[in-house]
Amino acid sequence: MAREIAKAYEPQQIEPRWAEYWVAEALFKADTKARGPVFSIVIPPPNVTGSLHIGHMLEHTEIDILTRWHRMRGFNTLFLPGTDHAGISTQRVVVKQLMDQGIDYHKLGREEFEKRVWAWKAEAGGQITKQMRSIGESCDWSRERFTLSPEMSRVVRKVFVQLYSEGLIYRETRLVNWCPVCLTVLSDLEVNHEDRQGHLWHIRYPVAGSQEFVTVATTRPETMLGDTAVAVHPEDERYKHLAGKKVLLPLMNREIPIIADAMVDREFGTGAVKITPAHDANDFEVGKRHGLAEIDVMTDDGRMSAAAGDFAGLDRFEARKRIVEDLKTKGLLEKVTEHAHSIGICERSKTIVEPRISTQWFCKMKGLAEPAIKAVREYEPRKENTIQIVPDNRRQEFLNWLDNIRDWTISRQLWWGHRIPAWYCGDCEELIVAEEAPVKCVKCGSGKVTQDPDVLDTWFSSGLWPFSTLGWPEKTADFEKYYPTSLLITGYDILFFWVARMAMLGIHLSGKVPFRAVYLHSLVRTGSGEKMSKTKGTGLDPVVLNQQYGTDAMRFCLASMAAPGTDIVLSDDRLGGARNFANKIWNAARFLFVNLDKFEQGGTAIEELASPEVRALAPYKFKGNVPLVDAWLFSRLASVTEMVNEALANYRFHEAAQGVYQFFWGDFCDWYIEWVKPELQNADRERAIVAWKNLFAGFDAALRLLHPFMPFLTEELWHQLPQRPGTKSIALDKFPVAQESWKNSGALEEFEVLQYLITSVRNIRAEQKLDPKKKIAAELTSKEAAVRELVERNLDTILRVAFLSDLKLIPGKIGVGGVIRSTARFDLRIPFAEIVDSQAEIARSKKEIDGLTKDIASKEAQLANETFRSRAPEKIIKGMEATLEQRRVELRKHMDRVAEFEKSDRST
RNA sequence: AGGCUCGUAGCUCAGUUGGUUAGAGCGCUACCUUGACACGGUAGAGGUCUGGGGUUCGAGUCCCCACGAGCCUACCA
Repeated sequence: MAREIAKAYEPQQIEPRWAEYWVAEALFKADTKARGPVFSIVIPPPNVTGSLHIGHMLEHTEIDILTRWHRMRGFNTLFLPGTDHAGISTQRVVVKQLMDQGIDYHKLGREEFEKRVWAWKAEAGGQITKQMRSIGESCDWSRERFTLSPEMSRVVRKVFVQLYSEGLIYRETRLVNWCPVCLTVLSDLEVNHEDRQGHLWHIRYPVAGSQEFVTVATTRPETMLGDTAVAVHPEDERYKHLAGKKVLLPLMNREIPIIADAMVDREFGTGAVKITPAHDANDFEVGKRHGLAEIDVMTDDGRMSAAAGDFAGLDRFEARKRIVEDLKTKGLLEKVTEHAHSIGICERSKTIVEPRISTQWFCKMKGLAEPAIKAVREYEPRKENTIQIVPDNRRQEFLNWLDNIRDWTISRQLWWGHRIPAWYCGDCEELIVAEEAPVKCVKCGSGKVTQDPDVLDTWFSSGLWPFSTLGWPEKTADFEKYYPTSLLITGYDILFFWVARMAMLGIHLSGKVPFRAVYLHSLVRTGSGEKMSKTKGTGLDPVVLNQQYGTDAMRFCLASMAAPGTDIVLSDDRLGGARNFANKIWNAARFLFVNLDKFEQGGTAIEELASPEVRALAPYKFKGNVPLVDAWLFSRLASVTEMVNEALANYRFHEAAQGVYQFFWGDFCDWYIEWVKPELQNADRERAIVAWKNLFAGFDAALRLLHPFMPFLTEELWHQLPQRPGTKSIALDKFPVAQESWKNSGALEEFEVLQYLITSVRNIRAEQKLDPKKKIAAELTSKEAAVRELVERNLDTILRVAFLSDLKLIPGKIGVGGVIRSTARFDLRIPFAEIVDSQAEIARSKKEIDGLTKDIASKEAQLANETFRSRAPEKIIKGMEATLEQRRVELRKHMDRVAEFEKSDRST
């Protein structure tokens, strides 16, 4: 059969077919009863209404590479996909959509709003999973989960009730982070701190019954309306006489006490601090200590409240301006200075967060954190119930954070999310926390029970993800088989948000760590070093790039740059390089197919190649011996496979990718294919058949090696090669095994000599500007068997360059009158004295002599050093001595040549 | 304020416990359209590893300082 195959790889033509095939055939459905060690991984659920961004692309590529790699090595593999309801961000999206239609979501009411969100989820929710399918992620789609599904809700309610009954969840009134735009409380993690240039306003507070003023310094003058004291340090001589007196709060004309508290920093500002317990965390504490009133002067949307007197109704920033002006006119503004300070920003709305007094639900963290700290701190390979965190510096970050953890605000004033399973009795105010809605109050029997309007922080349900998705708390087959999961791959930006919480909740609830290892991948940044972001317009759209370069190229590119602990800056150049690599593989396959056809036409059956049993015996022998080049290739294959296994086991994706790249392009294409070309034409038919069988076997193995990185291309080509009947996918085929018997250091060394010899000839040709089409004669002295074979076979077409003709092996020393390359293992002479640029040759040799002299001198000095000899390991000394000897031989040859050249130059 | 990371070829980056002439991709130069591939081939140029000091027989690799870039955590008004 003649194979038709496009000249260039066109991923767009090929990818959709396989993406569909993988899903339709359910090839990646996990089977709890299947044999083999377990590899299970759950996806960090992306926002259900989101779409694939470049960060996902990296994350999913890494997950998929490791998943496919494990699967091919015979693991019982589960890759569980799913999505997150993403409370705040999803609600914000829908609220905005409604706003664009002129609809105020408040007016819609809770029930109708929730319907709208579900409708939006139905509409947009398929987007990201569809994209995941199209990029070929090898998930088990039959196990897809959603954090807000009824099943997940049941788990969430159960967990909430349990933690509440254990006293770990409680409700309290305290100062929290409030976003006036999202209209909800935020956890500390959802507040980002930014350094901004602000002002320090020095305001005079008149002391009651005196002409004196106390000047306070503040960055937030608008909060003064809620001041309930002024604090000074108890030992501050400047203010000692004022303690116990009162000041008249300007603009409000309210008398407030001057109190003494050690929290005041005498050095800062004026040494006197206004105390606003309702709007500042420190002041809140001081207020508690001194029994001060808490006056909330703002509303939930960031306006001044009725308690703000004349300023009521003003926006908080407008109020600030007006207050400053008023103070100025009243002569109470002493001065304004520049002041840099850190400001809390809502991670979603980017507005300034208000510290605000509010009653919320919290989760106690100290007790939960301890076992998680233990699990991470005590990590050792294979030690039960410990967690490995990679890279190592993140591990320390993780521990530091958990050591200083504070309680988690888990309630949110949103409508989209898991509603808190708490009910209040309208009559006796009893609080009822239960998995199912109570019909009546458990205390007074009143039927007037209403549910808490708040929902839970999104991260609460995602904190249960690794086990809730596997059927916990039931002891399902999935849970028993796949929990704890083997690995979690996610970004370090959600180390605390998500990883830490899963670790804590997982250990507490399931009794086991939720994952044995966490690999924190890099962030993909823009050229200027920023985190890529769609809102800033700095993001690259992976869907567009996949279309442009091919998904395999994209995957390969990301993998080859994904060095642990370093961020990735993606570029078109780099992507282009990966695309070229895909094309290279494609064209190597074309070469293979052409020859496959030729051999079929020649009457050779190719079916026997389809059997993996035969394949495992590769490389094939010719007259009882593996031909040198085949021995070399399979030796390289064994070490590359080993290297890839080692690299992937340690999350060193870049090493693995670069390793297969070098192997495929550098070894397989540049050397092996070129070498094999004349062999395929070998007059000895048997030799030719062995050559192409090994070519096939080598390519087939390379394809399987490449598959985890480039699934589409390899699947396509694999199907075009003879395969065992009934096998459905390369993804279910075997990953190459680094056969010890393939390793052949002798073949490696011999082949290296040949490579160097050939490179030398090409180099002479290039430097002497010899006509590439013209055959030239050459003489060679060498004791190497491979070199002799090369000469005997006279493979003058190797590497497309007709470089040798009448290559003669001569005994003894090679004369001058030509161009010579010398190494310790061979001398090569191309006797074309008349066209040789002897000056160039002399210059070249002199350069070599310089390098060699320096090197030899430094090695001699080293070796002469007694301390070195006594302290350096034997291996290093021996190696250095051997190299030194070689260098000396090379140096002598170069010096001889220069001398001879100069002599013959003078004589002509 | 504390902690962390980074500074290696023109560009983007690798470089695993310190060990023999520091690597890759892209770019660059010269030559080559040869029946897998110009998204290609061949040959080549190009870094002394930000600067300074130290430890060591030996440092890009460990320590200290400086300069530069970035990240995370943090209640100083």
